[in-house]
Amino acid sequence: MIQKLQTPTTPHRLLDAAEALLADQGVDATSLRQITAAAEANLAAVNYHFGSKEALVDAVLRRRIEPLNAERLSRLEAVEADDDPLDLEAVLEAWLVPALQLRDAADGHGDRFVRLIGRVYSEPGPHLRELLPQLFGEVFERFSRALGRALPGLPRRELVWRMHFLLGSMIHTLADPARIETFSGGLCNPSDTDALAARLLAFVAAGMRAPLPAGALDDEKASS
Amino acid sequence: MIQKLQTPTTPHRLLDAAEALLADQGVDATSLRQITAAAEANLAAVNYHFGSKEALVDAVLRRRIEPLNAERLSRLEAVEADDDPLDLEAVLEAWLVPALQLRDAADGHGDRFVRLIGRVYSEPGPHLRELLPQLFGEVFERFSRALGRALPGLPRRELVWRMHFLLGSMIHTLADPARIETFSGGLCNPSDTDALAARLLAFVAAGMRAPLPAGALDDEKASS
DNA sequence: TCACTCTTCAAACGCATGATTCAATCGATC
DNA sequence: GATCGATTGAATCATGCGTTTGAAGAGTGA
Repeated sequence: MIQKLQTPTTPHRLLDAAEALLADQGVDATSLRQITAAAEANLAAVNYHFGSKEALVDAVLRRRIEPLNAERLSRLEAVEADDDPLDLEAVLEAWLVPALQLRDAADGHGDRFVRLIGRVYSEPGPHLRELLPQLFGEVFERFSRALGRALPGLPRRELVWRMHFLLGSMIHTLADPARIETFSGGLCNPSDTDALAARLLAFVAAGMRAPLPAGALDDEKASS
Repeated sequence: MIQKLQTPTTPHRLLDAAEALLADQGVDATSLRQITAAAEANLAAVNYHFGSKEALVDAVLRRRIEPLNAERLSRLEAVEADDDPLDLEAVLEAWLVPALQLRDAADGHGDRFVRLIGRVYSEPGPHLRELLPQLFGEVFERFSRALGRALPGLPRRELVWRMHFLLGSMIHTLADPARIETFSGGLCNPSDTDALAARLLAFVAAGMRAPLPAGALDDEKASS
């Protein structure tokens, strides 16, 4: 069967246009009129095909995050086959690399989406606040347990704190790769995904392995 | 002279109300009507006293960031009095602690502002995009040089990358202290500023000192 | 050809926004 | 006590938003 070389369907064009605009401008600041104009569709098309703007944003996120979750879990399972303690770098790689590699997605628009993920993490609206745990919660939980196996000496509370810091570094890096280029005066070039992943991995792996700050053990004892 | 125990002036009330609402909802999602209602002021008061919504946001940020910059620089100067290499933890403390301590500001509203800073960092609008370097650029540059003196073996490019990661952890922590409490199931309590600072410091200091990732030196050579 | 469903379209809906207007009010100064 | 600038107040402006509507088009099977 010969693949028809046709214009993508309207819902597909809407998803693409929305992804690009949401990544550049944020969710609130992007209007349906911008999206439908960019997609060369009618204004009513969003509500016809998706039901609402919120549902369109949902669909944009799910379209890429579900494969991302699958890829992360697949890598994690390979790492978890080993005996304890797991290799910390390997677990972190299974978490970080699939996210960073979204930038090199086959359709050439992965970089937009990566910016969008970073942006979504810091949008305050109640809708996204509910959606993120729903999208990432289960996978995050799996990685939390794996990191516990990779760092058996680290109290669970410290582990969660450090995952929080790790997320911050990752999200900040995803959200705006261009920022570091400008504010480093062109010295830092974020376009090489492999080098970027290696740098981020080195940073967060060292952070996860840091000596316990004074008082952490006391707190732990008191709360158990 | 007896201090008059009067209602604060309208501009002051507007700044306070704006700070709280912007921190909770973000800049775009907060309307002048919400702000003026919370401040018990007339809708026109914002444009009368500040000129525009943008200018009000500017003023809200400057009011607290300028003292923050002064505090950071004052701490940094004390650290820089030593001979090279500078103490890494001390430099990082001079950067991190004043920001985290904003939460305990005397007026009891510092926590709002800290959330606002975190939020502002990730808002996409062109206005804030210009404002942040203007507010933080000079101080950031000073710390960049100090960190270079604390880590003399680290190539400058790697240093800037790691400051980028560091910023991510800090901003993510500032932006929403409550998030970690919920997503850790109450295990992590962000209300103890000192303990939080110690944890963040341990993480980022270890990250800054991480071994160089493979290939970093090659890149450095090629770009010099 | 007819009827039927899926999709597109232009137009309008109701609503909220930031900004502006101009009269009313207040408070210090002469 | 009158005057005048500074401040407040209520109403209104134009604009843009997400959503809805009902008619027109396009394709399909009977």
